[in-house]
Order: sequence, then C-alpha cells, then structure tokens
Amino acid sequence: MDFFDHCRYSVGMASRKTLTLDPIACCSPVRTDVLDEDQAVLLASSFAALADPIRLRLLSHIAAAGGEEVCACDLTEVSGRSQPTVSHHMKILFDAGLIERDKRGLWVWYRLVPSRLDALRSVLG
Amino acid sequence: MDFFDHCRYSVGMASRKTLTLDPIACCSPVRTDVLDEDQAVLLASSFAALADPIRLRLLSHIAAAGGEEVCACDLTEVSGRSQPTVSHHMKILFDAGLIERDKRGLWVWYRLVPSRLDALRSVLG
DNA sequence: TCGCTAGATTGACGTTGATCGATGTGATGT
DNA sequence: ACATCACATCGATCAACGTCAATCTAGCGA
Repeated sequence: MDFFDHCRYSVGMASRKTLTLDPIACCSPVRTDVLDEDQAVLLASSFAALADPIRLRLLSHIAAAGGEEVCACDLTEVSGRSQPTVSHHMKILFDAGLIERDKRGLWVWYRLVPSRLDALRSVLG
Repeated sequence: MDFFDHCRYSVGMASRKTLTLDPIACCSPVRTDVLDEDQAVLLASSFAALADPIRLRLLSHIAAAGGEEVCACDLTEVSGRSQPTVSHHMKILFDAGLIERDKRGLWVWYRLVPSRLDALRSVLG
C-alpha cells in the first residue's frame, strides 16, 4: 500500500470520527485522534527508519546535496561504517520510501524523496 | 542538555559551515547539511521514541484529548498491553520529553509537550 | 496503624537490530 | 574470456528492545 493511499485513508477515518481535520493537511492523526493499529504500525516503521544516527547522517548527507544525486561510493567515508553496513542502512531507508536509487554503470546514485519526509512531518503537527 | 539548547547549538554549527540556514527555523539539519555525530545520536533517540506502534497510539490518545490531561489508568485499555508494559512505554515517551506527568493522589495524569513534537517536525523540513 | 489501590521497578525471556567478514552478482575494460 | 570494481547478500555475533509476572512504593481511607 502506498504511503499516500494510507494518508487518504487515515484522513477519511479521522474525519468520520472528529469532523475537525483539515483536509489540506494530510496525515495529522497524532495531533487529532487516536491512531488505529494499522496506522500506528505503518507510522512506527517509518519513524524506525529515522531512529538510527548512521541513517540520519546518511540521509542528511543526501539532503545536503540539494537535489543532486549522491554516489554510494562516498557513503562509507561519510558514515564511518563498513560497506555491508552502509548497504544495509541504505536498504532500510529505501524500503521506508525516503530515498530512491539509480544504478548507472558500476555506481549507485541516491536521491531524496522529499514528499515522504513531508508526509512524516505532517504527522507530527 | 535541553533540546532547545541543542537546537541553538546546532544552528550555530550549521551557520558556521553553510551560512545559509534560516535562524527562524530551528533545527532543520536533515534538509540543510550533514548532521554531526552528537546531533544524529540525539535526534535518533527522539525518533526511536516514536518508532513503536504502542507508543504512537498512547501519544495520539493524549494528543486527542486536546490539551486536557489523560489519566494513566485509562491507558492499559487504550493500548491493550499490561500495566507494567504501559508504564515502560510512558517512561520512554517521558524521557524523550514528549509528555509531562503529574501525580495527584493515586492517579498519574499525562499531557503533551507540543514544542517537542514541533522541534522534531522542523527537523524533517 | 492497617489494608487497599495506582503506578513504578525488577527480572527473565524471546525477538529484533546493528555490525562486519566472507561471498555472490552484475557491469567494465583489456 | 578474464580480472577488476562497486554494491548486495549471507551468516554469525552481540546489544537493545518489547513483554509480562512478581514485587516494590507511595497515597488514601477507615
């Protein structure tokens, strides 16, 4: 299930209960009504992707490129971790939908998915 | 160290590096420059507090009270977990600075700390 | 003072997660 | 074809986490 499909769904559920949720602000259940179990599990897995300092540094390094793609070959130095460990963390970020990857030749290039960060941000307020 | 002390510190550090950070927007390192290790560890621990579906549901239940305090005695039913487990999760949320507690008589009452959610939110954008 | 009650703490157990060496896979250049 | 390079995957190890029964602590009323 796509994250934004989930958002539309959750907004619908919240509206049915409270009728006070702003339809413009997607996904703000934490501040408006109790999350159901499915919503909570999905959101928790997203936050879990951010709950590691190495992943936060990798993510911020990609974000700091300002829209430019970042080569995976630079990330072991950035994170101070081994190549398998970096690959493991990048997979977690990828599975969380926070980054996209593109293999060109031998190198893999990463870029941010800003909408996913925006979606998580809107949950907190 | 208070979270906002950390924010002021991080803004200072970021400014010294990039000179492009808006001082109004506290704590937006993920989108602007690479986090240093201390920042990353602190932020990761905050997101870790949100990385559990039970804690998200407990938090949203308190938030849904709309400024009213919530009695701990209601939370076992809300979460479907035992009393020790709920107490454990509430401690994690408390240690993360996301909620405040107030014991009055036998009961403990919880309320949200909106500024902490705002601070985390600003990190994501 | 003595129970009773609400919540925190402890201890134990099974699960999940981070880490890295070794190995696998696919693309490149000679 | 073959060696090389970049990255993914596997397997093992150790730490951290979620859970709950049992117990402890503090406030209340009689």
